[in-house]
Amino acid sequence: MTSPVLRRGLADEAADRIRDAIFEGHFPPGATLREVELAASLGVSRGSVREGLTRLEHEGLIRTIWHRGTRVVDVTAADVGEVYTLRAALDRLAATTAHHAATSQQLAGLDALVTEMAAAVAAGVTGAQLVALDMAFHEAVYAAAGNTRLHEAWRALRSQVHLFQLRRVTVGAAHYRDRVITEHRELAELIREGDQETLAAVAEEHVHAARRALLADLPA
Amino acid sequence: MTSPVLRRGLADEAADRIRDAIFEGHFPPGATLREVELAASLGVSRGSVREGLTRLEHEGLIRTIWHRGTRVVDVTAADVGEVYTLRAALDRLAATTAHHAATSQQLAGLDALVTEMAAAVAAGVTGAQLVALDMAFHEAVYAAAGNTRLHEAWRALRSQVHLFQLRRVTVGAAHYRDRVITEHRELAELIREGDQETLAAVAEEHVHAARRALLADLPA
DNA sequence: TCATGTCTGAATGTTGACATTCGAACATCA
DNA sequence: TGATGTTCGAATGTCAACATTCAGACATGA
Repeated sequence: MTSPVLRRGLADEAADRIRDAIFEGHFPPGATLREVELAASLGVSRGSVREGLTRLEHEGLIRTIWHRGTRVVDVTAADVGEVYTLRAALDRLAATTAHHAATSQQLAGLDALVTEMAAAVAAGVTGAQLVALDMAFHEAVYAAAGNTRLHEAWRALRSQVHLFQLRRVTVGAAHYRDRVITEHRELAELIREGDQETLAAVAEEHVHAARRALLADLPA
Repeated sequence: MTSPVLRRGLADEAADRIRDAIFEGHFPPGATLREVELAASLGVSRGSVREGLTRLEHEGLIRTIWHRGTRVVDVTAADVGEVYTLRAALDRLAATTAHHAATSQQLAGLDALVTEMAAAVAAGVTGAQLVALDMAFHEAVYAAAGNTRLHEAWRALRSQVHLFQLRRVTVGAAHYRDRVITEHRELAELIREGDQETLAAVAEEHVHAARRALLADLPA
């Protein structure tokens, strides 16, 4: 079983680079992204940058207005409410679907990620790295569910959630570190051998708790 | 209150024209869409067509592979399962959110659509027109919910659902006409003044019923 | 006969130049 | 002084030409 090669175009490459730059804070919320500037900096043509920006717009990371440029989205309380409300519904479906569909290999992968998370917290990694593990866990749940459309809907939210969690970890870091492990371990166990109802409720509640924690910190 | 003008680019225009052509059966499932051909037929450049095709791909109507062209998606039983499973979760959230957030004007709009549907069935309109009204109703529910991200997630499914419903109405037309009115009237009433639990259950069941009806007809 | 290698036509991927549109600053007039 | 019209720079929207990649046809060899 060799790797599928997976040739990608310059547009995807550009999208990845720009997304990383946003996560690293190089383009703070509200910053404008100029196509020519990005094209020069990335060494590709404006067409490719343009196509890459379209991806990011579908991920909800940036916002484009006709003939007025593109900007990094700003995080308002209303945005957090919208994103996490939808995410609760998606996570609920993903968890229950994964409960039925996940292979033992995928279940083991979830456990491995929880273990890795615990080790990371013990080693005192940065908040950004911890958030990356958090995101990787949920990505694995969606992959285990095996519903392409559901996974796609998650991708459209994923980057925004990532951005929000990054902000959360910079403010209420200690609280996040406390809960992140137990919450994910509980989820992994319920997906493996919980009953449908509790799993659905816990998956939803997990998200709502994250929303409340973030909203409590946001106005500051 | 004048119309918002809403300047759009050629890409959006192209996407709309191609989408309509697919719905009208001009490009049946599995057909290949050649960029040069479309550009010539629409009178725009390949770049705009290309950008328009990207929209349709995010709507799940077409599928693009690197250097291998784009094709209209084919409807398999697995696809129907995926789409309607996700849609059930989204509709559930949309209905309950709309229950809280809808203005009286929006509620009246829902009723008006149900009335229009009843008149349409009585007048014996074509199946395609009835499906269009069906879609318009659900679009109105999502609009009433007022969650941008939720609405966006629905848009990513909307065209696929439309395509599926079109196939459903061409096969089991009579059954569809019977149920479409009562089902939507029930939903509209529950959104206006039902309790949360029943509304959530009915909104989900409404979708699951559609899925079963479609799957029963599909293998034929 | 089958497997492998090469070639070719046709499609998409990429690019830089040109056209269009917008907002801000300035000028004009009641 | 305030509102309206005009100019202008800068950014995005659009286009047609060039480069790259693929699937299938054909030839070659064991």
